[in-house]
Amino acid sequence: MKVPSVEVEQRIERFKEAAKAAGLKLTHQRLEIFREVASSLDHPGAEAIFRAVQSRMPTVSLDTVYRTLWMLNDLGLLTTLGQRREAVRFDANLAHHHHYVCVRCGLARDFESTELDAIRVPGAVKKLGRVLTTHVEVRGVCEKCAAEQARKSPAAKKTAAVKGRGA
Amino acid sequence: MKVPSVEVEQRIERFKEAAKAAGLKLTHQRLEIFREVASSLDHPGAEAIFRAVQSRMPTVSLDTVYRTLWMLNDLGLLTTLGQRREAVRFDANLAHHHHYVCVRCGLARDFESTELDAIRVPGAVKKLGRVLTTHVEVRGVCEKCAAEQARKSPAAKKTAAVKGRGA
DNA sequence: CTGACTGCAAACCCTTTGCAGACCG
DNA sequence: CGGTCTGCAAAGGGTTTGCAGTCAG
Repeated sequence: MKVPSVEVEQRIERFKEAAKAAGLKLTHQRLEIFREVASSLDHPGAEAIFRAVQSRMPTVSLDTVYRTLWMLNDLGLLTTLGQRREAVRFDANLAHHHHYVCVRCGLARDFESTELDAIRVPGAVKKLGRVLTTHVEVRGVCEKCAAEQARKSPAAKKTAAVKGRGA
Repeated sequence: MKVPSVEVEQRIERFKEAAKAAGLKLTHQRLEIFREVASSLDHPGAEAIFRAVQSRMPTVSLDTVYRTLWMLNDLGLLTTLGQRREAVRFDANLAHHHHYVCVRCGLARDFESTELDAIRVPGAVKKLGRVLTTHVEVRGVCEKCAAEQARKSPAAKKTAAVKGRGA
C-alpha cells in the first residue's frame, strides 16, 4: 500500500519549494530519497529507505540517506516516530498512564487521566489488528528548557538548531 | 523528585515475589537496579541507572544493568518508553495524525481522528511546561502477526518470548 | 566555475555476548 | 555445593563524520 501519487507529487512540490527557499541543492539523490519516504504508509527506517532507493539508483550510499533524512527533518518536511534516536528508557509505573515529553531535553513525566484512559479508537484502526493499549503522548517544552532558552536567546534565530543530543 | 518511598517499597515487594515465583536469584545488584528505576519519576536510560547505582555500589557493570532491565521487562515489572530499541523511523505525513503500532513486528500506520485531535490534557500537565502536540499511540498486534501466531502456536506458551527483533 | 553534496571508510555510541570467577539459595 | 549471575572485554548494529572527488545552479 502506498500514499496516493497525487499526494506524493504535492509533497515533492512542497519539498522543491522548501529546498529553493533554503538555498539547498535539489540533487537526484535527495529527490529519490524524499520520494521514497513521501510515498510510504508504513514508516520506514533509514535502512529500508536506503534499500528501496538503491534499487533504482545503485550508487546511493546509506550515509547520504541519513544526511538527507535529517535535512528533511530540519526543513520540517518530515518527522521522526518516537523519541528521537535516543537510548531505551524504562518505566516502572505499572498503572495505566500517559506521558509528557520535552522535545528539547528529553525529560519525561507520567500523568494519569481517567478521561484519556477512556479514549475509544476509530473503527478504522480496529481493521489493522487487535488493540492492546492506548497511550497519549504529549510533547512540549518543559519549564526548565523554556527558561534556558529565554536566557540564552531573547530572540531565537533558527529552529534548525535542535540537532545535537538531548539533555 | 522521587516516587514516594511507600510506593517504592511496594514495588520492590512485588519484584521479590515475582523473582521467587520465576526462580530468579535476588542479587544485591538486581535489587539496587530495580530500586533505582522504581523510584525514578523521570524515565532513566540504562546509562543513567548505571551511574546512580554505581554511586552506591561501585562494582556494578553496565551490562548487568542492561541484563537486569530486560529481565524486569520480561517479568512484566517495567516497560520501555517509545518504540523499543529500534532504529529511527521517518514520517512524511504532516497532517495531525496518530499511530497504530504493532508490538510484535513494528508495523506502524497513521490514522486520523478529529475526536482524538481535540484531546485536552489535564491541567497538571501544563505545569510541566508548554504543550506543543498531543498524539495518541495505539499499540496492538496487527492482523498479519495475529495470523502467524495462530498458525505457529495454537496454544500460546509464554508471553515472555517477544525478545528478538521486529520484522 | 564554485561551493554544496556525495561516496567511501573509519569512527562512534549504545547495546549485546562469551567466558571464567563469584555468589545466592 | 551447583547453577545462576556478575564483571570484563570484545563484538555487533545503527548512525555519524572527515575527506577528496562530483555535480547542481
